[in-house]
Amino acid sequence: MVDGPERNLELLTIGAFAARARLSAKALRLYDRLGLLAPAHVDEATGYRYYRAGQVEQARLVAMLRQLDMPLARIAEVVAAGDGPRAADLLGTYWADVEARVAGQRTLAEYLRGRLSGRSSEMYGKFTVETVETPAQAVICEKRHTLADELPAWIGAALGRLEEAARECGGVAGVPYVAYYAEVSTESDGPAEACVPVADEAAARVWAERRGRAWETAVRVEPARRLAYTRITKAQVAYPQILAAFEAVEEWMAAQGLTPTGPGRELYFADWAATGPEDLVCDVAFPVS
Amino acid sequence: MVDGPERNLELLTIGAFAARARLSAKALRLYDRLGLLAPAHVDEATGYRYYRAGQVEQARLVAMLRQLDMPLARIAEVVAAGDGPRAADLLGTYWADVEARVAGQRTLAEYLRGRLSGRSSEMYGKFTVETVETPAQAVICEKRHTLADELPAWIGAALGRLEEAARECGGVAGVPYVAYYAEVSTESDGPAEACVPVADEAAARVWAERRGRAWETAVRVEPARRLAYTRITKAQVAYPQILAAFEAVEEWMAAQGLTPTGPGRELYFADWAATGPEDLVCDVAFPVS
DNA sequence: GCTCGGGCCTGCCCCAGGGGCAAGGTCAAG
DNA sequence: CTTGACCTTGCCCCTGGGGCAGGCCCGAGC
Repeated sequence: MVDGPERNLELLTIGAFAARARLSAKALRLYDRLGLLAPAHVDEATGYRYYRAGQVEQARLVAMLRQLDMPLARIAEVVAAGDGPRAADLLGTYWADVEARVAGQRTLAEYLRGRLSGRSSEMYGKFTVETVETPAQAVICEKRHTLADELPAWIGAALGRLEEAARECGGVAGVPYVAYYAEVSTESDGPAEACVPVADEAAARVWAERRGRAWETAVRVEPARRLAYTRITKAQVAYPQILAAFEAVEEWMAAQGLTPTGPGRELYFADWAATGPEDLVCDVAFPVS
Repeated sequence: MVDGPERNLELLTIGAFAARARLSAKALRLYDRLGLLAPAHVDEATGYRYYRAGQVEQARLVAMLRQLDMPLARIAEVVAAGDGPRAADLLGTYWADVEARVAGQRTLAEYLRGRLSGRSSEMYGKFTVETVETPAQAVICEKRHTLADELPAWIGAALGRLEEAARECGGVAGVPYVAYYAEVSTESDGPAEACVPVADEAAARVWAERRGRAWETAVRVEPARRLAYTRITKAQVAYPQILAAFEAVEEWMAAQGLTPTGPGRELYFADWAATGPEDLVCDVAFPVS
């Protein structure tokens, strides 16, 4: 390019630069102050900012990242990483966070829209309810009273502890789940019980004996059951939108003339950490006769 | 419910109400000041706010709508609409706007991530390029110089005018398109030409004669061509992410040993107003020999 | 050299949607 | 009656700028 060297010498005033970069002069002053995009030269006497024409690319990158609502602090990190895979990773991480947040909001919006519009007809089609037979299985359990906003953290911790403990009870022999013996909401605190099926019942009883009552621990043999369930995504596993799934299963049971024979539950059949917001990770289920 | 009447008499202080509604007292004072959620009673002497227990439902609705990042002004509209289909519609409209915005940001994020990481390998897989034969057709056209940020408005207006005019030229006889005779970006302004195929060439020439030079109008018969194209969604039809589609087609042509025989173009084959952000609406194409 | 219009400078107030803190008034239990 | 928890208003803070005021500065024309 003939004008290559010229583009690096040609100095633009803030107004001309702003027009080329499609940014406001005010925004450029802010970015300067934050060290995000410094002018090539600042006249010490007058304070006038002068930008090189070659800086337009970088300014446009900033403008596009702002269009993604990325905070200026994170934009600074991306810009500092330069063009390359590191910058692309930072952007990818940021955008994945946005997608996860929006996925949760999306399910909440759907739930709320159904509730506001009088619900029954709307939410009936959104969930497919089926039944499945589950075999008898020994489970180790941990029970606690908790409110809905503490629940996710407790479920993660409790299932983590139980899966760890399952290793000395013959290993995890089924899908871990959480059962609700009473409503868990922001008002009512359950109790809820986290359970992990294990292969070796006798070892489980030894484990429970040793663990004592530090946590409310139990070992049981769950009988073979039929479960009515619907499968939901990670984004739908959030309060209160998960209530829509519970309600859908209850409605389906009522329509089929079935009665729940035990507490409702959530079965976590997928690896939580390895899944994205739109992946199916959980069955919301009731035991039926 | 036994406590029905009690719930309407029982008055809660702001702290107790905040705890039940899962909102901060500060937020409740703000909502009071904005007329969004007024306490049932305010002690005139002390200024203490007292809420009815039954107001918790409404407060939680507000909290959930805030979780969707809905502005308080729109929340006020939803709340004023009461529970019912009107409120559900307001929520649905709001959320559709959010989804459209996020869809645009998503394609921009993908485009940027590809560009930052050195692009070629990434974007190659994201677009499927094919060829199609198009017949010869008479077109009526309008040409203009415009920058990228004015382009969407002009395309809408120009295709609208031309489709209207096509009614007296035998009707729209093909897919309307916009061709770019030079780069259109925030720097360079084309020109771009909007074209609508019509059935009656003779009537088109009469129309053009009558229209004169108020707009840069043309009538042509486009020869039969082969087009290399890729199909994109409404969310991808936005600057600059649409550049990725153009680049993908150009790259594919180069890989096939094909040379463009005319300007690149966008074919809008769908009803713009009736489509959502993830619907396929446009082919990005180059004529090839 | 002078002037004039437009461009640029800093500094201040504004927006949403609150968080946090201070100074002071209130309420209820002991 | 005291004490501690709770409530009130008011002020400053955050982000990412928009808008305006008052004051310099720059280049072109005369």
